[in-house]
Amino acid sequence: MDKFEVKLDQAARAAWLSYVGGRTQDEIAAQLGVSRPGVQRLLALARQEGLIKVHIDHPISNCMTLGQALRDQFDLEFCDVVPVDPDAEHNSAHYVAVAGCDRLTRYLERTEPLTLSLGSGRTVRATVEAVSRMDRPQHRFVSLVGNVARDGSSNRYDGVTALADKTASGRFLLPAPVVAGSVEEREALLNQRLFQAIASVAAEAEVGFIGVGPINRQATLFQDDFINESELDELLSCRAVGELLGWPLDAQGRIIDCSVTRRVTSPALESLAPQRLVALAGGTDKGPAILSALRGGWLKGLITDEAAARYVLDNAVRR
Amino acid sequence: MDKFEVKLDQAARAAWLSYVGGRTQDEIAAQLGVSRPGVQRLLALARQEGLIKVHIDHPISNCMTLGQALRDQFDLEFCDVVPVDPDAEHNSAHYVAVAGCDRLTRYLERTEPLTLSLGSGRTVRATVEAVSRMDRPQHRFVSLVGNVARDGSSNRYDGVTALADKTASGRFLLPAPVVAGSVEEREALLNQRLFQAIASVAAEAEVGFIGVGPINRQATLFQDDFINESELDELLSCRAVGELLGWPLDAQGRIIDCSVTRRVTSPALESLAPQRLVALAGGTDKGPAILSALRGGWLKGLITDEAAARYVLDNAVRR
DNA sequence: TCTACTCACGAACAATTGATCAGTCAAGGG
DNA sequence: CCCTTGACTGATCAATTGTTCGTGAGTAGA
Repeated sequence: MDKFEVKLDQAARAAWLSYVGGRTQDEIAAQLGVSRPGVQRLLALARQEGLIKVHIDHPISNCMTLGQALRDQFDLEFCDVVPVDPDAEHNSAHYVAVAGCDRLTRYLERTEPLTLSLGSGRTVRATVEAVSRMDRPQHRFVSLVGNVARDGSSNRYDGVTALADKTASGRFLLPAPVVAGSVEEREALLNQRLFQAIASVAAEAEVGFIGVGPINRQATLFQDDFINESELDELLSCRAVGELLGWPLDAQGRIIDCSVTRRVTSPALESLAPQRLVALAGGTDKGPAILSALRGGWLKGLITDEAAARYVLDNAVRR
Repeated sequence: MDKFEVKLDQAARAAWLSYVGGRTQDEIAAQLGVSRPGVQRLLALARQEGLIKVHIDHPISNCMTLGQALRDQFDLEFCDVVPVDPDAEHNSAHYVAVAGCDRLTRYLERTEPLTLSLGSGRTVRATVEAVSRMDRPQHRFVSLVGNVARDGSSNRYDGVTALADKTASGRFLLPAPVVAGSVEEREALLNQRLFQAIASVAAEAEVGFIGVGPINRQATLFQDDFINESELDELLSCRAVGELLGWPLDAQGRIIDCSVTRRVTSPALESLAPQRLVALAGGTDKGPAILSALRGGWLKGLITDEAAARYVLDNAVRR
């Protein structure tokens, strides 16, 4: 057996003794025949490898209430709200990711083949990272959004590859920029056989986990070099507040018609209506974008945090 | 809102910050506006109330191997083997219980109505204890084994009540001793309308979680005053090695015909064949009993620990 | 064979967590 | 109005956990 496997094995055993059995590291050390710092290292490894899954089994009423309100008001199938941690340096994406992982895992556990689409962004990526390894060769994952930046480099926040690696499933990546350089380039891309093949897989997906991007100076779309500064300025000037898969939305959730829109390569949002789109996004700064996406009625599920949930409810006058 | 609910709420929040967020108690204290020992108390409460569920996400290869072997050899649908902890004072029942809870929860999560039967014993009880509260009014739980001791007292290890309480489901308890005082008494019990009603619910169960009892001086059946000493002696003298629902089994898993057998009030094991019987039992001392139950082919699933699994595999010559 | 390098180990120390206990405050009763 | 009771609080200390760093074993290359 692989040396690393043996370590992991022992790490799992140590973790079991520590977390489930509640024994001290000294006891575990005696048990496994290693030194106490050895146990420490094993536990650190177990945590790092994501072997340890903690689940807090209580509907934190505040979050429950917020979730219920959002579900009712925006006609969602589900809405999970996680508690916020104001001074978390890694802006709470982790919390949303853990909750997202729960939902995602529920789909993955299915034995029938599943086609699942993924958006892009840090939150989606973090969610995928939190998923545990499992063997699901029957599933297929497909990206809903191009993962090539303007300079040709691939997106660091691609979730499809990571998820497919973890589950030994099929992967379908969209080899295109989110926003093409010109209308003609977009046309050319869309006519490629390969591109169409992937788009048709995407159309077959039952469910999609996507991010929600705010449109501002910190916009992921801009930071990650999918659009340039003048394009960002254009979006801002026509009052875009957020984007889904690259499609800019106004405050009411309508897709804005502007020069950028005509060059977006992602599948049309309308065409994704048959699938269950689940948005993963948290933080006050994403509030306006989330509200917009909800108002547009694009989402069937939402996983967010207290801060964003409160923003949305405070600013959503009942239509 | 209830004062206790508020506490629990805050406890859940503290637990979230601590376990999922990985923050220190000092940080959590600042966050929630309580003192550090206050956080300590909240976390203790959360643990005590079973709000925190830890799951080690790694097929500990050793256990995996044992489980696979048992599954293959005895034609089981599944077999979970948990690692053993030799110097755990509470004889490893807790470990088996956690694993059992996982399986049990999978059934409970179903939305369609489920009828589930339960055996008796410490392990079954501990498994039920580990289940988290959920609302499942559509389910029904029924006991497969009488829960009245010879002195008329009710069994401390009854799982049906505990599980029904946790899930707000229907409960059906068998108001009878496991072993009746005489053949006539048994006859009288079986003819009661109430008894028959419960037995018919039991017959409808899809799945049953039961314990496996060893037959020796430490036998639960004896310790808990379901049978008296002379009955125990009789069972020992006709080579009983274990019991399922009170039915004594020989080393080959056949039901032994003796005076005790003719007074057992539980449903006949044969009649339970349509349902999925899952045994929960661990520890070397239960090894012979588990082996017997497996040989008899009574089980569809087994949740046990390394020690028992190894005993069974070491002593089971391939038939 | 020697040397340089890597890697894992465990000693020692720092940080965090868990437990105890005396003091305080609020509610209820005389 | 004062006293009793009981629960909660936070100071303090002990236990446990996390981290750092020097050491030595093992290994590959000169």
